[in-house]
Amino acid sequence: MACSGSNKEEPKYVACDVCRLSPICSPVDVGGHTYDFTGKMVNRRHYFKKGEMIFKQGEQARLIFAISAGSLKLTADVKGSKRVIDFRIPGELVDICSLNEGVYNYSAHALEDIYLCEIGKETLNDIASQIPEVQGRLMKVVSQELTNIQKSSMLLHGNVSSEEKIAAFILNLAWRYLNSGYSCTEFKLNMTRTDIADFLGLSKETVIRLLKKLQKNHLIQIDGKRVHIPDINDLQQFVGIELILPS
Amino acid sequence: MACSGSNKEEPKYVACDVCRLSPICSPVDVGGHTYDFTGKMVNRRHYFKKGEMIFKQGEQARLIFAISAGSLKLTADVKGSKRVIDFRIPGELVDICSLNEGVYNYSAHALEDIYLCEIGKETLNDIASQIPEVQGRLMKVVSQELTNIQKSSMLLHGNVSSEEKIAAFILNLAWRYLNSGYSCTEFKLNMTRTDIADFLGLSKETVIRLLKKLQKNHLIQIDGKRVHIPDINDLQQFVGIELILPS
DNA sequence: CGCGAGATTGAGTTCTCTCAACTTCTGTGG
DNA sequence: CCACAGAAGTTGAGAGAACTCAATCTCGCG
Repeated sequence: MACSGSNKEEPKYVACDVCRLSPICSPVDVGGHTYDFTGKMVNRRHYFKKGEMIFKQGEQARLIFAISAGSLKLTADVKGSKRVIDFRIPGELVDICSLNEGVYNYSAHALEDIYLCEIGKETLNDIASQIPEVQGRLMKVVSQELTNIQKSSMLLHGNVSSEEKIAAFILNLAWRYLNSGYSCTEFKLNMTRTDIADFLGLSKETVIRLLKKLQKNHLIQIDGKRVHIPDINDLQQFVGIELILPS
Repeated sequence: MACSGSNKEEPKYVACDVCRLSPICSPVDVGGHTYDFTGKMVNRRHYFKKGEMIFKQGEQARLIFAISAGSLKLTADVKGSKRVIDFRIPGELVDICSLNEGVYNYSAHALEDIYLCEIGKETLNDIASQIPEVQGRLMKVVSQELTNIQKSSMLLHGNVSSEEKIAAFILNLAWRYLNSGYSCTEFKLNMTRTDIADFLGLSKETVIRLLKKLQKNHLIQIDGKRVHIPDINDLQQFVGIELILPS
């Protein structure tokens, strides 16, 4: 319900039950006894300062992350500079795909002060391989993640006009905020316009101008970093893909 | 090694051991006995004619597919017409992400005569939930798929110029052919130029002109549907991301 | 208060799209 | 085996979209 992104004063942690990793952090029934492996696996709410690097492309990937509060961006080295690969918001996972990879394929930087839950890959894999119930839950988590990535890339990929690209980007964020229990019509763009431009393969000037055009066409309202979507169905119709269904 | 795509006469099936699903199709050890569930789950090498629809967006998703021979395209309805979402080549999986979804999120059409292995989702899930070893293998499959999708989208997303987009598209195919045991420097583009254009969000004329430009710059050689990559490292350098490592 | 990063605006250039004509390829029926 | 029709591919010209560069503005922070 709460539509706040995060103020510096009060890091509103996302509730554990909207976190994509919650199945892993819940107690497990084994032969009539209930075990909670969370303590063994998870280092909860580790703090990173705005701008700080969380991990670096090429580093040994020992940890998976879940965002408890704040947001971050993922970047990869391309032709000597950094390209923005994606963003992550509270409740989402970072690098779950590294489960079977040795190194991080990209770097992660905090877009604001953030709190992350860190999960040791090795421990997680160990426990999963011993407790089928955990294995099954992990399966659900990874599988869900696969679905989400596929939906996102369906939305973001293949748009012809830049205006549609940007609209799709906003709509994708809306959908993801909804999935994390926030408002999908009112949220904050924590990244810079340059980050958005870089992510979408546009120039920052184009991003600025087209955000303004979308506003002129009443598809969004923009005030600095805050976005308001007057009618999410109008926006979905403009993009042509409906992820957010009328409830 | 074989670089052939597929001629109509001789449908060269991909070897099972390069299929992404092979862990599922291999016998399992349970309490000292070896079981092979393949027969229960998999309907092998089901034939579809060129142009035929394999499944339709919105349909109940009961099956997962692995391509044994041939290639296909995935499309989704966007604003009244069909947008090309992705392509699949031999050895690859189709819609593994529907494991936890009720309906197909896109349609699939054969780009040429193809043979598919069909796996019943329900049976697979049943067996996986009963046999931890199968669950673990399924986990590996899904996890690998997640990594692949992420790498692909890293490559394809965020390119500024259309020339880079097309180069990235070719490079992505090269990488995938390599993963399926084919040559990565010599393969066939089974889709039409219009399909490529639609997939990349470009016009077909631009695709044609830029393919020609890439050829003029000696990054690729194109002859109708056949592609040859003289130096894969040059192409990777042009795109700026190196998926294919020197062996 | 002043600095620097980020955001915005304008002008001119370049790239990509659209439209239309034309060629080539492919598959089908006679 | 040839003729034909339709689909796919190619090319050129003009219009429109997006980029680059440069100047200016705004805001947060020390």
